[in-house]
Amino acid sequence: MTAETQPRRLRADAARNRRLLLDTAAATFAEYGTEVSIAEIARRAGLGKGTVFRHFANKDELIAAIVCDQLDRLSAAGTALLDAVDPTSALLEFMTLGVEVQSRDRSVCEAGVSIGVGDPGIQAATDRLFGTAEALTERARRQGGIRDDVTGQDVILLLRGAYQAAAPLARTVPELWRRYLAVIADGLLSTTAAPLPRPASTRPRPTDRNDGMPHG
Amino acid sequence: MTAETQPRRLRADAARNRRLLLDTAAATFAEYGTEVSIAEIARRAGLGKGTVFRHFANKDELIAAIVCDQLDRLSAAGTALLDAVDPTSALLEFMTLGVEVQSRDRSVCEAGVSIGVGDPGIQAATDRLFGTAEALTERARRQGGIRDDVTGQDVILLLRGAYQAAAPLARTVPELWRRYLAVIADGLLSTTAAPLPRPASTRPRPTDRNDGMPHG
DNA sequence: CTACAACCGGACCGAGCGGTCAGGTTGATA
DNA sequence: TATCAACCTGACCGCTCGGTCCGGTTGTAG
Repeated sequence: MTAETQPRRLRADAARNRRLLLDTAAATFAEYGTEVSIAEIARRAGLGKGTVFRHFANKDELIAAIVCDQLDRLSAAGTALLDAVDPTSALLEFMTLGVEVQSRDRSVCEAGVSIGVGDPGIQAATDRLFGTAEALTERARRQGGIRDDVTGQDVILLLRGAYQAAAPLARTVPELWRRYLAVIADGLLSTTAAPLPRPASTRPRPTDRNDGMPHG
Repeated sequence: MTAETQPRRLRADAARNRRLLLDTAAATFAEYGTEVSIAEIARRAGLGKGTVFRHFANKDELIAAIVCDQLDRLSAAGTALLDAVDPTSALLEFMTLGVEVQSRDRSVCEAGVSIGVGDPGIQAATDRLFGTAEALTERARRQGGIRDDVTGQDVILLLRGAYQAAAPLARTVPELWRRYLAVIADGLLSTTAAPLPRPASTRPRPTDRNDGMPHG
């Protein structure tokens, strides 16, 4: 996707190595997280360390390329779900996909930490994902399937929460997240319950003092 | 608590410095997480780096001392709540306290990652906390206030999830976790909902193949 | 007051990190 | 096939980290 943004066409071996690096780094980050050293990734790819920095200015750029790809895939899946017949179960399906992405790829979850402040590319991909989530949530809300004060942002953040709740035991109980996602889903579905605590709004209401958030 | 376990009495200045180090490290880890260097902590305490390693064999031991203290405080608060009149709201109160501990102290949350495999001291403190949570959950379960398949372990893990869901925006919306704790609480309260997905049991049922967990 | 063990400080060590660069290698072009 | 820019490599750099160690300092027991 972002591969062809190169100003000039790459030489055949260079293009091959770039792909190889992207794949190797993705697999390695997915398994061990983004703390793996560049040297280790180069070693696994059977290339020199310098080659990595020829293709990516620095480590963050490499991480961003991979994480953005994952986030955009999830966004795309979410967009496809906008056509589903049942909006509420589409939303649940989306959340399930979201947790699966994380449990398959540690780097995605780690990148989420930088939602507030981080790489601009990841920031943009996150915004896109928020948009998709909001659209899905909107549909479910209109249907009356979920509480009417849930936002797309809530959905994304809670989906991360479900994964991270189960993370400490992920090695021994790999699918524990399904349990916690079910709890959270139930919490979102219960339309009869009392309204959620205030700090909800994606854009700050003018009257409120501290509940607001940056971006819109 | 763990302070008097020393084999011999400390010299006055040594005891003072130990306290100072513990307090400084706790405050620093709380604010910046456990990645802060030992040198930085020593600097803040106005002591030499060597002094830190005189009192704690290595960095992990220092972290463990502080995190265990926090976990035990939470355990104690939970134990006190066992006497509350309403078991269900006592459980919710406990969960609120748990998230507050984390949002006040980043190191506690980070330590949770090592629930599966980590420092034996933290492991023990975690087990104690699980016990307290289980007792509180048991009462609420008996009362019928929450679903009957929720365990103490679920409560602890979900409480971490609530914090981590809100964490990315914690700087700009400090109390967002209340919102997500409310969602999770609703999910736990809904006694009418379908039973939670399987991987629940604290001890593996003999018939199940992979749902089990280590320890009991 | 003396003497000494306990204690303190910070220079020092080795390992590992992200990132650079000179020099050898190779794919495209004509 | 000859040429050369693009490419690859791994030694190297500067930095930070956890942890060690020894010479100087200080609390305290007798």
